[in-house]
Amino acid sequence: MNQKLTEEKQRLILETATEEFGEKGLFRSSIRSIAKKSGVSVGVIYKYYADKEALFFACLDHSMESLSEVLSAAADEASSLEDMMRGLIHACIVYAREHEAYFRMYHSITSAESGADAGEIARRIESETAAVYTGVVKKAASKGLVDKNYDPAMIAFFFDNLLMMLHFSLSCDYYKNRMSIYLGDGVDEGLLEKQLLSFIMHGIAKRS
Amino acid sequence: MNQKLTEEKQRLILETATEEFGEKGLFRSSIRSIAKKSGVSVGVIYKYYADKEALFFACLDHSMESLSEVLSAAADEASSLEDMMRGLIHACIVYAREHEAYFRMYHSITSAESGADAGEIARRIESETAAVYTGVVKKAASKGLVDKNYDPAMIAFFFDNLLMMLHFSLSCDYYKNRMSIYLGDGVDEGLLEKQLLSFIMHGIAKRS
Amino acid sequence: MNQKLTEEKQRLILETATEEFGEKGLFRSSIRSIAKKSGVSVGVIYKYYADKEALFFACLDHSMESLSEVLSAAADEASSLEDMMRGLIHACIVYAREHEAYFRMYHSITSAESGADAGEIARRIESETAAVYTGVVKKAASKGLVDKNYDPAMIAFFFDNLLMMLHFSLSCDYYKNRMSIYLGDGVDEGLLEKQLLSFIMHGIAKRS
Amino acid sequence: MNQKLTEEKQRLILETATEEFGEKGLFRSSIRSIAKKSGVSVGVIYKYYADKEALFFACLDHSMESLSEVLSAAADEASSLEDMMRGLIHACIVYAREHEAYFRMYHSITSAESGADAGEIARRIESETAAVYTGVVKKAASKGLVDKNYDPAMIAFFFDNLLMMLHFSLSCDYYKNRMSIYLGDGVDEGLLEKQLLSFIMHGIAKRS
DNA sequence: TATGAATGAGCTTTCATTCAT
DNA sequence: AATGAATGAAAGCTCATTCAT
Repeated sequence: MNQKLTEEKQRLILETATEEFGEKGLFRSSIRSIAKKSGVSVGVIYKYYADKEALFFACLDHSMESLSEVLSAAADEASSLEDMMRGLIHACIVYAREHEAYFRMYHSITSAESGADAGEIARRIESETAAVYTGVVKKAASKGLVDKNYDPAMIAFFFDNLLMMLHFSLSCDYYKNRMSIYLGDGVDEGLLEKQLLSFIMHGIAKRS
Repeated sequence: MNQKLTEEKQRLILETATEEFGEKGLFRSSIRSIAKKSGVSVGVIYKYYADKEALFFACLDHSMESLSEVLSAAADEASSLEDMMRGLIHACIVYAREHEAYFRMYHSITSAESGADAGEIARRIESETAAVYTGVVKKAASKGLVDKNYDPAMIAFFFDNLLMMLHFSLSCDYYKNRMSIYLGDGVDEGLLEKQLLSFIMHGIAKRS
Repeated sequence: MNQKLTEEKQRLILETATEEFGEKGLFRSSIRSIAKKSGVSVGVIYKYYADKEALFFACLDHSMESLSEVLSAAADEASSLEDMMRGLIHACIVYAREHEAYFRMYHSITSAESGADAGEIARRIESETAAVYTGVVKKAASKGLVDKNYDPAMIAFFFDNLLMMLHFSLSCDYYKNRMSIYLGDGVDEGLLEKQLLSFIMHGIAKRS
Repeated sequence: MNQKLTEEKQRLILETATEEFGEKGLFRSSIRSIAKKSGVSVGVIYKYYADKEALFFACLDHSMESLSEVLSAAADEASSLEDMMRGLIHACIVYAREHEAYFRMYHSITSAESGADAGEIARRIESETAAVYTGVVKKAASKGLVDKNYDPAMIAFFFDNLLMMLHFSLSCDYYKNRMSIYLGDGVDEGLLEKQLLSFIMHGIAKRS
């Protein structure tokens, strides 16, 4: 029971911190404020996390894990390249409504502010995804669904780039505003989804 | 020691600051350190810039202006949508070699850390580009070069998204590493350029 | 080292700060120095006081409260104008031995250096005293003890002026030295008290 | 001609600085601001005055000299104690209208903010006045005009105290406000003068 | 074990003073 | 001789981290 409370509290801390980090970034966020918002003492945070950065990375891991699950589910269900892409784009749009902060953490870590080893982090976060995407593209290529002039890895890279920008455009203030400049306020997400998928599929497709 | 600050020196401060901001972000950067690296006193920075943030935004403006010129030149020379895109992609690749820091500033401002008004900044930076890209796509669409199911603004948005990711992938540590995961070290930039252009053009093109 | 701050310590901070402010004024005093002299960290001062000025005004309030009590006691015990004046003069002389610093704070606030709203401060500090003194003079006047050509408020004002200068002459370096110039070192305080009272009472008294 | 200009400029610097010091005190005043207001460069101030404090004391000397002249004139013209006092009170009231700043400098130096040797300053400023006042009171005492129970030096001291408070009440913000609390806004200076003189003369006078 | 007050390094910023021009 | 830009020490203040309770 006591243990249970602790686990819940841990999750609460993580969620609160993710929110704050996503909103203000690593430096403008403060441990005190996170503690207060979480209803715990500062000390207890230091019980679980060695320092502010450790908490930041724990939030990142937490976010990425959750994100990964959702994206994996979307990818796993898919029987074709197009299905996978549609699934990922859709999942991204749906997920963004609930968990802006997770996407924001993702953006946060791509910036230099934390001073962490970018290579290490990138490897931890991107390797799996990269392998999956590249694999699926390769498989599709072997079926002749991808123009043979393309390097499958590059196609996977372009696809992931577009997906990444979709993430940011749905969650981070700057990117949200930027999307509005292009598409106006109150973007039609259904249309966005459809046109993005179409753009990608045609970009990839074997030339007739 | 008490030398009057030459124009050279003023530029140096800006470059050094841009470098540091690009590397560490707004908060981990310190005026002291920028002053030391620039070989000037702390005070002189405050002579030219009201505070740390003002210096940050001056660096951003400086970067964006320089970047804008290069991209404008590439866009202006172009006689067709494909030419423009090729020009922009190429300019981006060439420019990244000289001015990583400028692209990094760009990424820096898209993060939440500065606390600045994201809407205001986005408008200042993205509006012009968005209008140009959308305009060119519309023109191409009117010539029947773009599939008529597309919203030209959306196509322009996708294109800019890919370009943005190219910027980051060529300059920011995290994105560099991420690109390596997909494409290996020592990316063949010529190939990247060619395939990216091809991907976009086929993505857009009118369905036969 | 990480001892919780006792009430004792809080008082010590206030006393030390009062001492330093009284000695050096607001600007030459430094939080660092006050912290060191109090044997506390800088941070703890900011825990209790929002900023340097807040500490300054807390010291002022503390001093004025203490001073007020003493003077009120002296005034309350009195059954006549003369008793009150004698009591106040005496209290002032006795109190100055223990609490020079409080009088110095008083003088400090009358100078322009703090930049605070002089009107507001004066009202906070002087209103009550002014009312009491004026009241007592009026009452004495109604008994025919004050020459009827006088405005009671003015008499109260003159009296308070003399009392104020007595405060300063007993506590502030400049005024101490000035008093020595007039009266030599080692002023006979008994005589001073007697002659000041006599001077005032005869100044006020009804002309025969 | 050039010399003349310099003298004028010197006076201008002194006046401007006196104004600023009187208004803000030593520390909140800035050499840069004084230079700008005087229309001279910072360097030229350091040509004439070793440092900020030297300028401050030059202003003080300038003020005190001017004040001294006025008061001496008032005292010299007088043929009796009462005449002298009336003259001094009147001069003070008249002078305050033109030269608030001089009186403010006077108050400024009595505070601890400069860190200068209070004894040295007090001696320089007060000795002469003290001697004159004490002398005049003694002379009056020898004519039997002063009650013989008084120490003439003490009477001179009380008188100077009242005069000093009059200075401050006519020029320094805090004291101005304080006087308003006692006497209301728009003090009748003629009445003030008359009642103060009466208060003093009766305070001193031989008991019948 | 959890607390949160205390710590103090380190930041941004100011401005008296210097000195090359 | 006059200028005013450059200097840099020193201040106020914050907040991640510690640790007595």
